[in-house]
Amino acid sequence: EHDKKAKKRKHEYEEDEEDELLGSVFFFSVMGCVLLFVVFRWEEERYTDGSKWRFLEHKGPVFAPPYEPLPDKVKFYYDGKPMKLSAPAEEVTTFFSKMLDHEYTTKDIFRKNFFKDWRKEMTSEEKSKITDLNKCNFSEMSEYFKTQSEARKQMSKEEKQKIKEENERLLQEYGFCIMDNHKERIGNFRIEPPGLFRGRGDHPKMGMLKRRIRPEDIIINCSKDSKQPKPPPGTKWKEVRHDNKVTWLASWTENIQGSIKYIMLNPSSRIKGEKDWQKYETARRLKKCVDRIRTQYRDDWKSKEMRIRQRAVALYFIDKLALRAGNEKEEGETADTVGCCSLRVEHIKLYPKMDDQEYVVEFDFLGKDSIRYYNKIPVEKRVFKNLQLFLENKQPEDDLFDRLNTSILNKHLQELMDGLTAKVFRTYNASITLQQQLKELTCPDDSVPAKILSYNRANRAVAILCNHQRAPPKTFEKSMQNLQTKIDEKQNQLSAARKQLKAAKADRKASRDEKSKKTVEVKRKAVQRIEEQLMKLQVQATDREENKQIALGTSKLNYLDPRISVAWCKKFGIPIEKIYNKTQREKFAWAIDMAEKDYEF
DNA sequence: CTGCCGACTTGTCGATAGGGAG
DNA sequence: CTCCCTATCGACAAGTCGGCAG
Repeated sequence: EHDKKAKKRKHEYEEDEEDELLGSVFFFSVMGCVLLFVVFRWEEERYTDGSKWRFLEHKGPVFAPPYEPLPDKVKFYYDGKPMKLSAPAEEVTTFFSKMLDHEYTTKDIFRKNFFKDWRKEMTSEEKSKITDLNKCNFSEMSEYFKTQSEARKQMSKEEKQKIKEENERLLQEYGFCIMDNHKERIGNFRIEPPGLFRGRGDHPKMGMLKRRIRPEDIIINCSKDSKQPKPPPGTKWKEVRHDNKVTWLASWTENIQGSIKYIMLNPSSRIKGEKDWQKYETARRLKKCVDRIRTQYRDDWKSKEMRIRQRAVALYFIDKLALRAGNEKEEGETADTVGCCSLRVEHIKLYPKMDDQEYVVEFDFLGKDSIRYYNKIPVEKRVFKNLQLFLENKQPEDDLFDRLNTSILNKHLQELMDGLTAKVFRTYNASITLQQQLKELTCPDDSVPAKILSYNRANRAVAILCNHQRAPPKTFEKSMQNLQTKIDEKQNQLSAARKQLKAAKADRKASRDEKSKKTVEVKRKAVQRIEEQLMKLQVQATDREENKQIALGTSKLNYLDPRISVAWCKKFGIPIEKIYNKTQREKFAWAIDMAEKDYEF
């Protein structure tokens, strides 16, 4: 009954945006029996007026511990002479000295930004004395921190246990909130401590001081009828508001980019889970009309209007290559990275012929997080001709799509399908690829580890599509070697076990007694077990090798409809724990509950 | 239309907990 | 039980996208 109910509700969710309201527990009386229905959270009411909750209560954020001045024996030297710094100036030097081992502290921009911000924290006296970063010697401080972290590692079990308990206490007190009728885990209830901003890639602001956040910087969001969080003694919140049109519990403005940071709920929460579900439903709606959209953009390649041609070619890239939309960015504020709409002439090369292929486009640019996207793909002639046209009379630093931006593109997409935006294509193509690859790669007769290898390969296909690369782990070669050693050992074990089996068989032939018969059985089992272990190790080695430069996590967490994986597990009898770890199972609880083995994305 | 803001998702990476081998 | 190693998790950065004012 419950399944039926769940399916019905699923149906309603997918087909009908106007949903009736339900409570969390139902009582039905059938033939004198009282039946109780527990309704899962993701099947509960959703608000239709844009509000996200009715009741919200929490304890506010946890602040970074205050600065502890260095012991007097640890000295900072300027121009070879020891110098005692004021606490604010000293704190900033500790950030720098902790980073001394990193290459980026040698970079000009980093040093320049750091020095500029450091000087702002100095007293006027310090300011007039300290004028050259190169004359600063932080090595004693650096040594001190290294010793400290060594000491932390050497702490006794009891001390470590104490710290753990304290963390647990903090988690219990501040890590949860009540939203509507549920206790929910908060994602990041700790305020980021001050430090030096690093940024990714070639960031113009690297080295700047990320300042300490105080209660006076924090806006609290909770419901009027809740017990409001108390600021630390002697302080005040910047503001307490009661805005139930948003999901965050607290926010503050960060000083590097001037952007707002939020405290929000954990992915396991109702509010995040529902949104996630919705995202995949939008992608599934795209599945239904993607053919039509593809026909249309191919048609648009022939348009009389330049802007339409550009739009159509960009959309083709977004669809075929799973590129990101590519918003414009303020120059000099962030690293120079691009997405589809912000591609520049210098980022592509056209080859009318390359090897045995025609109309090849070579992409080479830095995308999100300054991860390089490099790809050579043959495109259709019409796309190629259009690209040549777009490139005419342009400089390398000019925009490839000068008549297009993400806002124009998304407005167009919105007209093609309700809720359609550029990023939906990434979700759609990722999920459909997983489903199709799983179909292709899974052999029903394979062992469980072999099936999991197939799953990872399907996952890998998606990660490659989305360009989720990673730097090979520093210990990669070594751990590969270790694994190989293990495999070799297993192989030796196996041949030894086989020899023993053979001997046992011979013995049985000779003596024909019960005992020798038993020995044969035991030895046979041993061989079998070792064979299995060997196979497992070999599969593991293959998997790891293929995964060297590819990160599976991001696509698994953000792009793959979890119901595909759940259905696959059910279909092939794979325990879900083999695919999703604990955190992931919590995040995807909605999918685990609702997907059957015949689920189709 | 443009720039900016606000909210929310997506992304990488390093620290570390805890599981398994010896 | 200890040590080693890796999977996991949190930190925090960097995207997307919609809305609004001028």
